Amino acid sequence: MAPATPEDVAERARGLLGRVLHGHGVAVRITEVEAYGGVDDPASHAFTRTPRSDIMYGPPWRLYVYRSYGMHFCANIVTGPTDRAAAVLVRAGEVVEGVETARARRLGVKDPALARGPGNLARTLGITLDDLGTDLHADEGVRLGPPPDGAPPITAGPRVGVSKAADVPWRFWVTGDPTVSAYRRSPRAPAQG
DNA sequence: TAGGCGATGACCT
DNA sequence: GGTCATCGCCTAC
Repeated sequence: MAPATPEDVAERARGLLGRVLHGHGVAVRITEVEAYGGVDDPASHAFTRTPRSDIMYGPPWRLYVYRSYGMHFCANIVTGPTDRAAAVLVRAGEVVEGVETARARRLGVKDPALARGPGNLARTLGITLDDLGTDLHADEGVRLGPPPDGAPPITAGPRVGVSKAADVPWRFWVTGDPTVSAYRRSPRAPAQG
């Protein structure tokens, strides 16, 4: 088996676009993701191996959930290759199932914004730390649908909000999709150079 | 045990 | 488009 490369990681991230993520009565078509390369990506939680990031060193297609800013949950898909501890942050999606439930979870929010932004997406899907480690190929709980027939048009750009490796273009989104979140550079990231 | 910090969201202009 | 609120967790000591 050839050693995994950063290109493998990016390819797996792109492959998630257009797939449907089901969670707790709501399903979204993934429109925006960010790849986190793990062992040699300083922006990744797996860059330093800790009890928290240990799950990314495990088998792929597991859900990695973490809390951000104390109150928001973010949903990641561990993609492997296992020797890289790579994962993909699901940043945005379009609700395709359970719209009523999604609206109830996000009162006062317009449809395209229901799952815009990682925190909002997790909330819309009802994902919490209880879902940490879920096997996405299982029949219950959070699960991932099959790849779409045709690959959607994809645009790449720098990742949002990361303070390290902020210029690596490992954010991928469906070109022109209204549910994609706006780009914002981390206030902690050094000036582009 | 204490401190730093974050892959954010919401609101205001 | 810019600014600020927020707090639990992880890491280091």
